[in-house]
Amino acid sequence: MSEELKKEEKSLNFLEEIIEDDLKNGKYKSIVTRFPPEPNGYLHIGHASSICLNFGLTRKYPGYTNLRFDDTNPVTEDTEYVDSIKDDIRWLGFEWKNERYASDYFDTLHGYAIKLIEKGLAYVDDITAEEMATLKGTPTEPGKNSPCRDRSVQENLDLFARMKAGEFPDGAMTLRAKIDMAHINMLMRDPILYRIKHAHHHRTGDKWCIYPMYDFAHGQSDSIEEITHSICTMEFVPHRELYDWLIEKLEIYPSHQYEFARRNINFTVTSKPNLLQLPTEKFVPGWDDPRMPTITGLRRRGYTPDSIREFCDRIGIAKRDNIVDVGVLEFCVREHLNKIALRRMVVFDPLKLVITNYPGGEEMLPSENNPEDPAGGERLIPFSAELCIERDDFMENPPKKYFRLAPGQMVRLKSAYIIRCDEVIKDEKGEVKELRCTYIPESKSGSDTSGINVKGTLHWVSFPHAVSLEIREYDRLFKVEDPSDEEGDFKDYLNPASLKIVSTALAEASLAKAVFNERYQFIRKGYFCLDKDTSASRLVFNRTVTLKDGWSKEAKKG
RNA sequence: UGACCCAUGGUGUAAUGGUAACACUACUGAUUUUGGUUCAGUCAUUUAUGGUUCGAAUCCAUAUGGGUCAACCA
Repeated sequence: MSEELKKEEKSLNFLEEIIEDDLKNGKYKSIVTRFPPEPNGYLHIGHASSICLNFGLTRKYPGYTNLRFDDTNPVTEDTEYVDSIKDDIRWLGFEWKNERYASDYFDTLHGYAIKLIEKGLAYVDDITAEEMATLKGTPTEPGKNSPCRDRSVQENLDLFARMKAGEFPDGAMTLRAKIDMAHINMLMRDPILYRIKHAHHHRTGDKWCIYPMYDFAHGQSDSIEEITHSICTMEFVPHRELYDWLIEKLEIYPSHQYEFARRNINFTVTSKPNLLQLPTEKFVPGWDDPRMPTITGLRRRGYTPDSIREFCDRIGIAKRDNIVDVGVLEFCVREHLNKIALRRMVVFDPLKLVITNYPGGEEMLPSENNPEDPAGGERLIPFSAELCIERDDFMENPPKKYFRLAPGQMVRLKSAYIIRCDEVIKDEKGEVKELRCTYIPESKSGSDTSGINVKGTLHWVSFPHAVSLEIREYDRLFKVEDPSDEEGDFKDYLNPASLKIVSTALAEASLAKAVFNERYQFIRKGYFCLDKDTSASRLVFNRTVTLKDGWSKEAKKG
């Protein structure tokens, strides 16, 4: 126990180390973090990492986390996204202290801009975007000053006021910080602070026609909220210099930025422009398609919040580039679902099986709901002479180590009897149509006195009692590990077999009463959940993940 | 041809100058009325070269490799 505790203490990530230091040496008594999404898309598994990090930190240490929407670009942002983001965070199991918007601070930010102008640290520029790009220089060549750089404070104040008043069209002018056009860091070459956009904002409406840029909104919002640890991804490392510069010149609360490497997962994409194309260009029906790496997609797929949190925890955070194997995510969801899923029997590709010596009628057989959970109870499953089993579970000429059904071979039917295959009936094309079997009456589950030992146990359903199901089997969305790293368009690498619809499935009767949010394990097949496309006349199930399959590996070996 | 960031098994993450470890994967075996689960075990790691030091994954230098930066995006 104490050793376990010690281990836990030891494996702090680099941010926890920084925070523990800050707390220990009295820099802060408590910490404040924030999760700062831009409301222009749905949250994905990469965001989950950031959410778990930011909220997790203030769960572990004294303090709290704000949710702040970085809504400084009205052209791309929308309330639809605000709602989905809040929903996803809550579903993941986190609650924010304050819900804030960068747009809440537009007035303050405007004041900050004026302060900078008055200090001679910002100016209004009216050169074109092209000219500005040219004057900016390149990473290896210094830039050149804009002709507008030396305007008087008074002139700048006047021009900025007229920008705000809407006197100029989009793109006509910008407010720029006056730093150093020869700076080695391109972001310090007089970055744009404000631009003109005559656009309707989802929260401020038409109040503004000038909007702050990210660099003039994010750090300032952090400061206003007195965020102690502003955590972002590595691509913002060069921004930190500007972040600090602005805070210093504005003489406001000194928030600090820390960076970690974004988590990448193989066989999917999470970059915003790429992800956006999938639903908008109809490669998938929507953001919540179960193949999408979005939180809402994973949720519909049947992933649990616990499994996603566990995943984020396991993969940790660091600063180096990484591609996490999607197998880890699958491991986490199997681990959780194994504990909570109700076991049910479903035959996907039915093969008729008749018990020739069954007396007729039916009987109800008990079967445990979850062998991992003794408190989970049992249900009754109807058994009759007319059954079906998985077509895959029978082979006329089985290889070695095949434990399933074959002519003359015996298997156990899960929670029922041991049967022997006596006869194979084929149609005119030679396809196996039906199996004739005899059952061993004294081999009944729970009271087996037959003394017979069989290697294989099959799932089955009673044909007259069966319920028909539609099953959607999902596979990885892309057929290559890193689609955006391949030649050409990433969409060329979509997996054409990412969705397979099984419409022949027959389930045990109890599944007619399946409910949303319940997790099921279809024995020997995988984990499934009811999909929202379910209607009164049609039960639709999503396959969350398959069971680990030792046999297919064995079979491949020959 | 610049600056910045990064470099530990196949993958992800630890080890904070003192025996390179944990998890996933893969592979063996045991158990099993799910070829699942569980349990036991095996394989496999410090980018390179110098330096500092009694001692280096850790500190320093150089090289190499990967990533980022020239949006009125965030």
